[in-house]
Amino acid sequence: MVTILEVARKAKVSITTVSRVLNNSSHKVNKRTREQVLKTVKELDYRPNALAKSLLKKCSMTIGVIIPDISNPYYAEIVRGIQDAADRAGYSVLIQNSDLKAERIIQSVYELREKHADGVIFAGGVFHENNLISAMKNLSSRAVVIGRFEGDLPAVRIDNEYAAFIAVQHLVELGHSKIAFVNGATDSSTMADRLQGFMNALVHFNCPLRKEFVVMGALTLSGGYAQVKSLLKKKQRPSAIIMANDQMAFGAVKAIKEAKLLIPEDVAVVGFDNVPLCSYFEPSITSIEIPRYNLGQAAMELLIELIAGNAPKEKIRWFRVDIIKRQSTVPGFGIREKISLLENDIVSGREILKTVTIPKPVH
Amino acid sequence: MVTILEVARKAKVSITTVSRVLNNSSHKVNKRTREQVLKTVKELDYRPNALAKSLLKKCSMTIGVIIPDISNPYYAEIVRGIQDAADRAGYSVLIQNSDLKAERIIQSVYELREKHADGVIFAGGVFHENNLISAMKNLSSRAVVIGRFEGDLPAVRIDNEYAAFIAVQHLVELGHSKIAFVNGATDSSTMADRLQGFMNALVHFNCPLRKEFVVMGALTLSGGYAQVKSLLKKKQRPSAIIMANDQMAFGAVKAIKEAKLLIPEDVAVVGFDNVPLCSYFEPSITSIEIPRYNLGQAAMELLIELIAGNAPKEKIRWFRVDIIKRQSTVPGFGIREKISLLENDIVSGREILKTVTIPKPVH
DNA sequence: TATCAAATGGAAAAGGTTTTCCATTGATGT
DNA sequence: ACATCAATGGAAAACCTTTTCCATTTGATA
Repeated sequence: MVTILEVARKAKVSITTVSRVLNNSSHKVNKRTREQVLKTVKELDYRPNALAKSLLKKCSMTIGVIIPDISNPYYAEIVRGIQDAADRAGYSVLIQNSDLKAERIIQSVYELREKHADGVIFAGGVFHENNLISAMKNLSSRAVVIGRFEGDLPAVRIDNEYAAFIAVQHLVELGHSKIAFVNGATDSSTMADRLQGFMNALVHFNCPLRKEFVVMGALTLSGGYAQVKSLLKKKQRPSAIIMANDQMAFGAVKAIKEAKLLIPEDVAVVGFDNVPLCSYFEPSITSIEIPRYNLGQAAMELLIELIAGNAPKEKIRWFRVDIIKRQSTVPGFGIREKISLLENDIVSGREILKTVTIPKPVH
Repeated sequence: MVTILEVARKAKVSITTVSRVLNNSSHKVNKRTREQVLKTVKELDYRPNALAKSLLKKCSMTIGVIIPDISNPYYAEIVRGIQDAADRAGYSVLIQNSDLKAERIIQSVYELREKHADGVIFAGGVFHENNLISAMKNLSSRAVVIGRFEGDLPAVRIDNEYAAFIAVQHLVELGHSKIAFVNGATDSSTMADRLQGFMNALVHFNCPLRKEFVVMGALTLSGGYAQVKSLLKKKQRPSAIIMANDQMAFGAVKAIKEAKLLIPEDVAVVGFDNVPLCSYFEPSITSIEIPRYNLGQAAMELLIELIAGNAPKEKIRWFRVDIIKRQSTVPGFGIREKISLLENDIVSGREILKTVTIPKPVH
């Protein structure tokens, strides 16, 4: 390992001078000397030891990301947004999969603390166990959450209540009133928010709220398949179903086809996430677009501000969600070759709500 | 930041003793003292500073992964395999996206060197530019490649020649002889190998090799769509098409449907990668399964051996590939609910070849 | 020649850990 | 009382960098 001392020796200068050149210190250094140092650095292919530097400067230029699973494309795209923003600012990214297990999250937090990560981004499923809170307490690094978190951490999020609301709105506009909702487990705040938005919308649009039309299932293809299968067996079957994510929506399509029903004429389907597959599926799936890449990017930018010591402008940064309408809800919908990409503008979810007016749910 | 010194003071012992307890040194330490230290560590929630430790021990327990793009599910699953193996051995993983740009790969190598990564895994598109070679030269850490690399780095790979061969074999067994191949750019070794295997198979099975049936396209949905569209316009149209990846295969399906042809009766389609979507698509897509997770896992395990100073048993570790047959090639293929997962056994690709006998290509 | 400014060097501290080498303490056994 | 041994402490080196504070050199200017 070539050190700064070797560079200094070879360039016949002191390590002080080498350091001055490499760190563009305000100290004057003769042009000829500077060039000589730079030449030697190149010859020796010297790179300063980041470990030593970090130890001294108390900042590692590394941040951690804790997500459920990188092989889930949903999170992979968030991560890509984080990484690109991190890259631009010179940060490296350490990724930890939690598989939604609390002890793995805690373990990760400790690991990041040991490695002196300058910051941490939590995404998708944060647990509020005491252990985690205490692990966080001594985490000197700054933290940002993507999604909802019952603490006072700055967050970047979408308005899930609103998202579910516009799903219903779209269906109502198409004439539906018998709308079912296959949700994920409501101990997830995301799912709880969506359920709230769904119910608010039913009330708002004067649709009947049938208990048996609100069910819970695993967020998987087979989870969606199974739930819809049993929904279709009921005496009163829904004319439209909202699925908590696209995987479930694909499963729903399968169940509906097997029941020899037409989509969207007999049963319309709405998914969540708008994964690329939605537009290539048959039928193409109407879905709520979630700006995953932008969420990641914004979270990282927020984190960088935090690390720099700047207070965030707003405690929560809201991202717009939109509904992408396709064959699974719109009869006669043409095959669209291009998905219109959402603009990357950021608005307050609350502002949107103002114009739409969601009434409080009736208990 | 609580240091070992503070722990020592609070526990009323020396830092030597604290260190002895924490690192299970061979030195004897009284049981009572040990417990006292452990208790204080817990109270203070002390964690040793990994930076200082790494600096001293000359190993950072961090490895780097250089891939084209984490948001590509193909690589995301490889990465997950790497991470799980890394986790088990106590390593953290730093992920760098190259977007297949040589300068970004080099940049990443330097970054990993600065951060003193103990090892690096390259996957998917390694460039052989002089810059990279020189950047690698002073990379003291060990390196492993997933795929082919024109250097002497240990590698974990699948036999792409064989993979293309069995694709043709499957089609020949179904009675096809007019087989086309829509490949990716052949400056990628993977694609070059597949082309070789395709041609070998044609010769082996006495199929005519038509120049116009071998084309190149972008590895995307639209790339596959465009190439197949023009293939179908030829006077002699193929009865089966092998696409270089599944994305392209989905595009192919679209083009074939638009030409009002039946799949697989008029045109059969084979993809590569066997992404989950293959089994949910309509028609479900016959595809070459590539054990992505296992490749990543094996690469990491190999890297760990290398870091430990052990020479790899074999220079290249071959993984088995298999063809998953579905509706896009097999007429009347039922809807299979469950995809039979490939067993995770590892055999030499060359051994497989022995039993199949691929003749040398005729030039 | 004396003076001044610019450029550079030397030495040291600080960051937190592990490990080594000896020294010391206290208790136990003879 | 003396020897022995286990347990522990103290001090220091090593890892490599950046930064600070002076001191020194060099070359130029008055």
